[in-house]
Amino acid sequence: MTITKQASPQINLALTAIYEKLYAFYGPQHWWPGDTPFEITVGAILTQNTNWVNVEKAIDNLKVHRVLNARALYELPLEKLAALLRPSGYYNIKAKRVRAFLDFIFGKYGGSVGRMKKEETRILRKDFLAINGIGQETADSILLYALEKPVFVIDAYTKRVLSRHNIIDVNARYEQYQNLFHHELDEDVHLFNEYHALLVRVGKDYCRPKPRCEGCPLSVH
DNA sequence: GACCAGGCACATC
DNA sequence: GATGTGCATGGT
Repeated sequence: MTITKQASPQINLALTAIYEKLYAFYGPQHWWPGDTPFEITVGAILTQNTNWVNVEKAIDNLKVHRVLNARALYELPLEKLAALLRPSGYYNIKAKRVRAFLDFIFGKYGGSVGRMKKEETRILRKDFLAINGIGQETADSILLYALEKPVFVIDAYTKRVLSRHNIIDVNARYEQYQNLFHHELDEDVHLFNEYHALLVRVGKDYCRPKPRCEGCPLSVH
């Protein structure tokens, strides 16, 4: 167990218990579901408010057309890109967002995700958030899962699980949720990766908008 | 057919 | 700072 830091014993205990229960129940999740840092980055944008199954269809389209790399995708006309992204929903907007991110990668790192990865985390996050279409969750997903930076990702599942367990108010801001993890847990990429993936898993299985708590490994309600 | 899905930007108050 | 709206496909 790598959870050791303790700013607030109560919260630390709760977060530790949740992680241990989920890990014991599900085991490792092997996230992100994508092969390369570039694929993960694109996936992070496409999955905004969208079922992952639909995102996979769009990613498959990019693979079939052999454009799932920075250069090829950047050279693809916006309308063609949008057409390939169609299954993931919001395809016109997402095409612009992917393009905006590519503008950034090519503008600052010559189109190299590897070069971008060497940049300081604080700088990257600030730059990402300045890109149109990249909000906090998307920025942090790219930082953690594509670039392996120790940043905890807060999404709808994370909020639902934590608020329903009375660890934090459901209306708390993104930063407040994130501080829970950053203040209580060691900044460990592997831990943050696994923990968030497990929260998504239990969120899909049990902690749904209409809760289905029977058999839930956290069984609190 | 309604509800939901690993958000975000923008307008308005 | 809080709230409302557009964006869109496909699964359950």
